Parts: sequence; C-alpha cells; structure tokens
Amino acid sequence: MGQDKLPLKIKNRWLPKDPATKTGVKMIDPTAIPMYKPEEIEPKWQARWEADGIYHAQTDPDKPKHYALTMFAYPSGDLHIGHWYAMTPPDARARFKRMQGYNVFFPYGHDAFGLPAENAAIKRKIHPKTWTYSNIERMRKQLRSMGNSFDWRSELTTSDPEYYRWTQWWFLQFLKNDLAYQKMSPVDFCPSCNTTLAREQVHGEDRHCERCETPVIRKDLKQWFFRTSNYAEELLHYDELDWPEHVKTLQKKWIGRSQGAAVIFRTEAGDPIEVFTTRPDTLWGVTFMVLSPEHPLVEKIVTPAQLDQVRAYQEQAKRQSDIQRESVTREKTGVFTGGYAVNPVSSEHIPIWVADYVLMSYGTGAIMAVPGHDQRDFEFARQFNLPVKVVIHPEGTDLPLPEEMTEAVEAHGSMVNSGPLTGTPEAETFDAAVRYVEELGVGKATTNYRLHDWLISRQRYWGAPIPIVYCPNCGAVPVPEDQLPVLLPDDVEWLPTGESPLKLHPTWRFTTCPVCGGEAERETDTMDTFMCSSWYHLRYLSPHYTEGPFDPEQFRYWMPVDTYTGGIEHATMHLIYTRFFHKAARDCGIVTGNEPMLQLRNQGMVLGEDGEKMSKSRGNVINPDDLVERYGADTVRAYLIFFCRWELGGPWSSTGIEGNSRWLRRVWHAILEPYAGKADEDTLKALRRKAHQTLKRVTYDYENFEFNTIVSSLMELLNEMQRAKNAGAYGSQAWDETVDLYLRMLAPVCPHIAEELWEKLGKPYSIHLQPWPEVDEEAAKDELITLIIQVNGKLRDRIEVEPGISEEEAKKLALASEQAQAALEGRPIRKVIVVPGRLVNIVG
RNA sequence: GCCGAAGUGGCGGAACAGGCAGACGCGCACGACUCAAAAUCGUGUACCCUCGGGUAUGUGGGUUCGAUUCCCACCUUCGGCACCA
Repeated sequence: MGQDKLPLKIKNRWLPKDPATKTGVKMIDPTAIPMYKPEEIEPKWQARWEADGIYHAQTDPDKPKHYALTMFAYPSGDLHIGHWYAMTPPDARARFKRMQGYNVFFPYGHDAFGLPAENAAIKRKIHPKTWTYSNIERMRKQLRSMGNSFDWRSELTTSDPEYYRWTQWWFLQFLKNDLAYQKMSPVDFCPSCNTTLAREQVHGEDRHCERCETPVIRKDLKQWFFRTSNYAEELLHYDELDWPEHVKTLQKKWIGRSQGAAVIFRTEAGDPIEVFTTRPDTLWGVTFMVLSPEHPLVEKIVTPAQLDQVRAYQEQAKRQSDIQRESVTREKTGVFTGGYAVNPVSSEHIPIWVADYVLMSYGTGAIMAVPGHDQRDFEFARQFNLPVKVVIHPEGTDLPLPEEMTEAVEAHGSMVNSGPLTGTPEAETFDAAVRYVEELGVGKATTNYRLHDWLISRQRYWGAPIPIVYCPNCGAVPVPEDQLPVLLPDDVEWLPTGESPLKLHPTWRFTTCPVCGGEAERETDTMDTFMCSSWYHLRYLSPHYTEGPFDPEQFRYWMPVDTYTGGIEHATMHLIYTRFFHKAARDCGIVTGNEPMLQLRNQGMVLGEDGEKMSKSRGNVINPDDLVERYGADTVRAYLIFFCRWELGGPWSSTGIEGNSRWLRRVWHAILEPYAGKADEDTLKALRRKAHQTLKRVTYDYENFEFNTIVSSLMELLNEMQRAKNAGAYGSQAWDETVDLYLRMLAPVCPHIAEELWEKLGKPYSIHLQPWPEVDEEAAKDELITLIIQVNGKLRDRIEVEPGISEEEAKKLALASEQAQAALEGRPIRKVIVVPGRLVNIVG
C-alpha cells in the first residue's frame, strides 16, 4: 500500500477556488496520497480480522453481554441485496454495541432444510444435500465479502446431523411432556408440494400453499402436532417484550382470543351438540342450528329422506377447497339434515342444517344460529326462509319486525322475548345469560382461540426425520435419546409421490422396536423446518456441544437474545413458533425465562429501481456481488444504510449509490491529504462543536435503529471538516480530535475504510475494539442560537442571540424587530409567547 | 369488509417532546479545471409573484398563539386477515 500516486491532474482538488478564502493555505505534496482502493483494503482487513478472531465472543461474567441476532437465511444459492439489507444495519449496531463495551455475540448460520432443495433436485437431478451444501459454500464467501462482524465459530447448519439430532431430541422432550401428540385429522395438503402444511402456511381466501400458490386440499391423515394452543393465553402477553406494535397486533389477531360461552344443545334423540357463542344473550333468538359439513354428528342425525342431499353437499364442500372461490360476497349454501335439536333454554325444537359457512376448524364446528342478531345467520335464514326472532333491543332504537328486517341487529341492548331473562339491561346481559345456562347445567363461560395446534409432519425428504418407531405390539414408540440422530439416508428417491419419500426407501424404514425388539417401522415423515428455526438461537451458544442441545453455562450468560432483527413476514409464523418453543421448553424444565427474544426490530424491503418488488421475471434484480466489485463493500453498506428508513425500505437507485461512493472518497482525501495553514480559534471551536454534536446524534441513532441519519450526519460533519480544513484547521488539535471521532463513528457502517485510515494515522489496531467516545457536552454547546420571531405564527425575523437568553430579553428583542413591527401594521399586541431558546411569537 | 403502516420538492429522504418545513444525498443548471470529455471542485436549485410578499407536508374540517407532528372524516398506496360464531 501507499505505492499508488494520484494523477497530477487532480492535484488541486480541495483547493479553495476563491482567492479571498485561501487564507494562505497551501497543499503539501498531493502526489504522496495513495488512492482509495476498496478492492485491496477490504479483503485484506477481512482476512486479518478473521485471523485475529476479533469478533469472537467469549463468555465473560464481568462484562455486560449483548446477544444480537439476525434471522438466518435459507441457502438458496446466491446472496441477494435483501440479505445485505437485513444484515448490514444490524451488524453496524452490533459493532456500535461492541465499541460501547458490551460483550457482543453476533452469530450466523444456515436454515438449510426445506422444500427448495428437493424441488431443485427434482428439476436438475442433483441430490438435495449436494445442492444445499454447495449453496452454503458459495454463500459463505459472499457473506464474508460484506465485512460483517459475525462470529464464524458459531456457524451452524440445521441439516447437519449434529444439529438435527437435537431437533429430534426436542421433539422427544415435548412428547414426554405431553406437548406433542398424534392425531387423525383433516389437514391442509398441498397437491403440488405433496405435503401437509401448517395452518400458517396456507394463505388467502382460496387457501393456497404459501410456497407454490396451489390451492390446498383437505386430507384425513394421522399427523403429529404440538400443543401450541395450550399457550394461546400466555402468548398474548408482551409485558417483557420490546417488540413493534405492528407485530404484536398481527400476533394477537392471529391468536384470536374471544370470550363467550360453551352451550350444549341436544338432538331430539339426546345427542349433545356443543356450540361456542360470544352472544349467550341471544340464546332465545336461536331459530336453527348449523353443523359444518365435516361435523361427525351429521352422519347420525341425517334422516333417510335428506341423506342424498346431505351427502352431495358434503362431497361438494370437500371439493370446495380445490375450487378457486369466486367472490367475497358468496351466497350462503347449505342443506337441511332432517334432524332437530332442542334449545336448552327455551325447549324449542329447531332444525339442524349443514352449511360450509360453519368451519370445522373453529370452535366446535357447530353453531347456534341467531339470524336476528348475526349477519351471517341472517343471510342464511333469508336464503332458506328460516324464521328470524328479535331478542335484543338496543337502546334508542325501534324494535324491528322480523319480516321487515334487511340486516341483523348486531348491536348490544337489553333482552326481550327471552323468557325469564326478559328485561335484563344491556350491561348485564352477558353475565346473566351465562349464569342462567350454568344453573341449568347446559353451559359455561369459555374463551376460544383461533390459534391451532402446530402441525409439524411433512411428507417430504429434506427435513429432520421424526424420531418415532411404529411397533405392531407397542404402538408409536419414541426412539431412545441415545440412538439419536435418526439419520436421513442419502440414497433415496425424492420424487414427490404424495407419500413420504422415506417410505419408498427399500430398507431405511425397517427397524426393530426399541421396547420389545420385534420388527417395527420408522415414521417416514419429517419435521416442518420451522421446528429447526425455533431453537437455533440456543444452538449458536455451543454449536458442537454433545451433552445437550446447548451448554447450560453459555445459556445462563447469553440468553435471552437482546436484539432480534428480521423481516415482518415471520410475524405469525416463526415468531409465534419460537415463543411457543421457549415456553414449552421452560415447562419441560430445560430453559429458564419466559421469552427468547427481548427486543425485535423489522427491516423493510429493498425494491427494484422501478419501485416494484425485485424478481427475475421483472429483470429488476440488483446483484450485490457486482456492486461490491464496482464500489466496494463499504459503499454498498453505506448506501443501504443511508437510502431509506430501515424499517420501511424503498427503491434502489443506481445513481444514488454514487453519492455514497463519492462520500467515502472525500472522507479518504479529507483525512489523508495534508494542508499547511493556521486556522483561527473560532473555526476550531466550530469544528469541535459540530464533531461533538454529531457524536451525540449518531450515538442516539445507532441505539434507536435510525440508521439513515447516521450517514447523513457524518456527511454533514465532513462538509464542516472540509470548510475548517480550507480555513487551515488541518493538523490542529481540534482537527485531530475530530478525525479520531469521525473514524470511530464511521467504523460500524464502513468497517474497512475506517480501519485502513485508522492504521494510516498510526493508531492502535483495531478500531473495532476501540471504546465508543464520550460526548464533550461543553464543546457541543451552541455559542449563538437563532431566535425565531413570529407574528401571528408566521416567521418575520430571526436574530442571533446567546443560548441562555432570558424570556424578558428575548421578548424585548422581538418587539424591537423592525420586521415584526412592520408585520404588525400598528395592531395592538394581544399576547407574546416565548419559547426559551427557540422563538418568540407576537400575537396582534 | 376488518386490522395495520405510509402519503413531504423532479427523486430517495430529514425535522429528538406541537415551534425556522425540505437537513443529507441523487438529479438538474451554471461556473472552475481540460484541447475536449469524464472525474473532481465551487455556486444555485419547493412553487407563485406586481419583488413587498404570497402559497406549500394526500384532501376537507377541528384543537392551538403556532400543526408534517394532536383529534375527526375522507382519498390513495402497500401489507396482514378472510364467513372466527
């Protein structure tokens, strides 16, 4: 280094153009300045940092810890600009925290199991394992080019047997503690991916697969579930968490708590039909019941006369999920079963219908229909000429006649036409109705949740095998822990047939029963990959630990995660699963604490230059490797941090990044090119003031994820430095102090150039291990402030005053302003508002 | 339909707690350097204007001495949910 000379033609850059401002400044030998060559300094420092292990986190009870975690990515093969955007600002913050004296742990790994590997395998005839691991190899290199301060010693890959051994172990712990169970149930099945999906992986009104958008179908399969819904209530509590409101709202909606009552109706034959209602106060308004087409009782109550119709309807409903549903305002459909139920409060006999607007997956799959006070029931009643009753009278309204109603009255009100509860005032209806059914022994208050148990079985190859053996004598037997991992065989036909590929393996599935030693077969389904990502933050702590999923000593020091960052798309999936997982693990006695991640922040998305989502088909994809080659990683980092608010994201601009490239070159030259001259005291004071004001601002911004203004503040400071330098500040104490602060503030954003300049100035290696500087409040203080003078809220004048100016003095100065007086046009002054140190508003 | 986020110059964005709207950057214009171009440096850059000022933060109201910021209604864009009983 230091060999490259500047071409002579740019020797007079930075020289003031106006002779009057020259103040005798003379540049000393500009040709001695090496050029800024990121392509040379970046790999050099990356190698050095890694060799020296400066980002290795070491447990140190005397130091405050900071576990900064960024969501690991699926190794799809190429590092996308989105990965840079997700990882670079958190890296800058982790670096800032490190300089602040925290013992920072910032790990990285690969979420390597999953469908794309299998799909690629099918398409290109490459083994999923080969594909995945070569992608990982490639991404490792790309990840290193970012210059992130990852602690690579903790790198993990979820498809390594060393990792999934413990994924299987967790499954066994949950099984042992009755948090995992197997049941036959209608599940969502993607006919294109040939596997079942968790409820969360089914999207949209047409209920399509999140990955391939094929509408899912219902299948009755015996599958494994986790008891996520046991934690529905606890998951609604966020007191310990500093999470974005938006994410909490999404989760709360997803969990879907609703309070109401469970009420048992009976068929005329005496079979119970339990329903859930949020409106027990409308019990006397029930005029029919509706069962979901899949409801088991349908078989029993359907009369021979109605059988054909009901069967046909059930068949059609089953196909429904196959069919793209047309519109939101679908007409209600349904069929009468021929059976009748008895209303437990009124003893009225009411018809039982089957309709697909009642979902088997919510509540009990059966409802009491109150067309007078529920819009859906109302529409159904009108469709099939069923009676409507009015039993609630909202205050201040006229009681409508059922035959004249055009919509249901959903408002609350006092009870009418409700037997012994008639006349109950609005405020008491819910409690009175619940008490009434409780006394009759036909119901009770309950809370219902939308959240389902988590279906974790997948009929795919590239995942962690579920460690279960089926024995004809002993049933489903867990594989003993000392026999883990249940290894995924390599020689498998992974073509999707709708069956688990492992089932087609000639030998793998055959084994012996761990209990009786007899012939048995392995479970051939694998686990949902969200299972792998629910606990990776724990494995990072000790990725090669063999005594358990993590080293408890490491856990005690590092957990919980202090800062977790990633995309919003995981709000109702990964982020619910991992919270559930931690709570379940806590209840198994394996971990302590209630929450795994204390602080959560989400980044937005980098869009293409056209403002649209980046996609290959649109041709608007930005490739980070090309950018690094052209500008260097520091410029790419700076641009990503600068160009928009991190949580919002925004469109990429290929001219915008030029600005950041220029900025770093200016930083380079401003600091390295010497000037002769002597600046006056005021210039130096102003320089220090700006430096410390910037430090104050930048410190706040790093702490609060306000990344874009970090870069703009540093740009402002550079502009000030340039002015001071032109005025002869170079080489002064104030200059040296400012440069020192500048590099420390720059280091988290642009680690390479900061390190290089730091070294060139003869400062001790490494800048990334230097302490974060303290703000000199005295130096940061403004000498003069601009006092704003308004008349009737409009700016009329501004005057320079001492910051400590008294209200009286400010008022006097304002009233003395000619501009203000002119604006008053002789009107009398009614009021004067003085905001100390800011403005005076004269109202006249 | 319900829930959430966001609307500020030609563009990306700034404005910590209701007090100078447009920091910083891009782009553009002009100038310097150059034979010339690029690069670099400098200056300017919301709109209107009768040059005094006036108008501007999606639209319309409101609160306030004062609103990009708070409240109400609406419009647009993006995201989530999808008959949840």
